[in-house]
Amino acid sequence: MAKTTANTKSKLLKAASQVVRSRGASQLTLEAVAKEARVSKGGLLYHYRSKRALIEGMIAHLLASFEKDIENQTKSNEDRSAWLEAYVKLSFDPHLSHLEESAALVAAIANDPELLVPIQEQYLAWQEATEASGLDPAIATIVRLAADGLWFNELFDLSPLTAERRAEVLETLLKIIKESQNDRQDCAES
Amino acid sequence: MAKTTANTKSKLLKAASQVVRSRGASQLTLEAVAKEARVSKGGLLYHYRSKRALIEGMIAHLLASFEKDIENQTKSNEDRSAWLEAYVKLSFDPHLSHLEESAALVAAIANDPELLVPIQEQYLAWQEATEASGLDPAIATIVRLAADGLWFNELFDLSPLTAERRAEVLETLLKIIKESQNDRQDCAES
DNA sequence: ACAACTATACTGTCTGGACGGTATATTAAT
DNA sequence: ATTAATATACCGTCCAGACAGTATAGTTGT
Repeated sequence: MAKTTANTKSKLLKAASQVVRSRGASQLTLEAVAKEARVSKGGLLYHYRSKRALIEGMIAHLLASFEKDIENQTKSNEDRSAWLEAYVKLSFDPHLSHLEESAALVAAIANDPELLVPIQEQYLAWQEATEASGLDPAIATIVRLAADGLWFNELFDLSPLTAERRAEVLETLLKIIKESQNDRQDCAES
Repeated sequence: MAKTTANTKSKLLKAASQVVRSRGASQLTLEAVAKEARVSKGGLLYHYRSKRALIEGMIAHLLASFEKDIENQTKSNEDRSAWLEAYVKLSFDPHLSHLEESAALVAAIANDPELLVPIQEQYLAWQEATEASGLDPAIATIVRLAADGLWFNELFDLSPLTAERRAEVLETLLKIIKESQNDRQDCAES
């Protein structure tokens, strides 16, 4: 029961993301999702009582899995900058950057901006973590924003970076994190 | 004649952006736009033969006005880094960052990702300009991505930055442009 | 000067289809 | 037997686009 329910719900969320990614947010219809998940429309509506509830589920899943991956990355690293490093790495990793789940963001934008509220709240926590990284806050913020910039660029297929440049950028961001941290630890100067 | 046509088209584009911004992309309907522009639906369809054509018009307008502002900013500055500096400044300037016209992007995402193609093409040119800035290409790209990150954050109301931090970040980005340029001009080292 | 004609810039109405959501069956699990 | 899960049929609404018609301005012929 609880298990099959969770399985079905997860299957539905995956199907919803798939529909958004392959056909665009405007094609995110209950029928399309149900068909993709090989479930009837009634079945979908049993688990998610409305389209809005479905998208809320997508958003919650996106945030939860992102947080989980951040935690996995940071627990083996005691540096204060570990969080920022993990954030950057996740944003750049094609397997972990949650581009699949990120369809949730697109669905929310397309359907009702209010659905973004949980993400807005999460960003507050992320910025706090960024500023607690031990780096100069402006530098730390620039690093976070650059990671976001890449993530959004790739989410909308805008990124014109070659694979080489992309790798260089990642490397440079990680170097900035390491070096800026040392600056502040060794010299305690600006 | 031609003048009133241009006026009406411009009025319609403005109305369309307004609808997206105030009611969300899902409420971008021909009727809503027509009403906002105080024109009949038939009148709208006279100027833009389909909803798709309307959004294409919005995108073209966004790109054109962004390019125009970049040009205005750069023509009084001969540095190779002028383009990147202008890009950063435009992204941060609430008056010039085209957050109004940027509704076009939201509309495209919500309706049909194919509508983003002109923007994808523009990004190629922007990345070329970024790499021609005289800075280390990875640093220059990070600067551009950070500007993008802020722009997207604010477009979706995600940005958790205080006004002070925001100002610091802008200042730091401009400083990076100036300093990195000097590094390469003075020392001709990495 | 002026009628005949054409092009431009609209308005208001209508329709076919899609979609969200409901109501109601049907089947499976315990 | 009862609850959980899934399926089918259907309703009402909304919306893109078509269409027919109107008003006004410009053009041409005489």
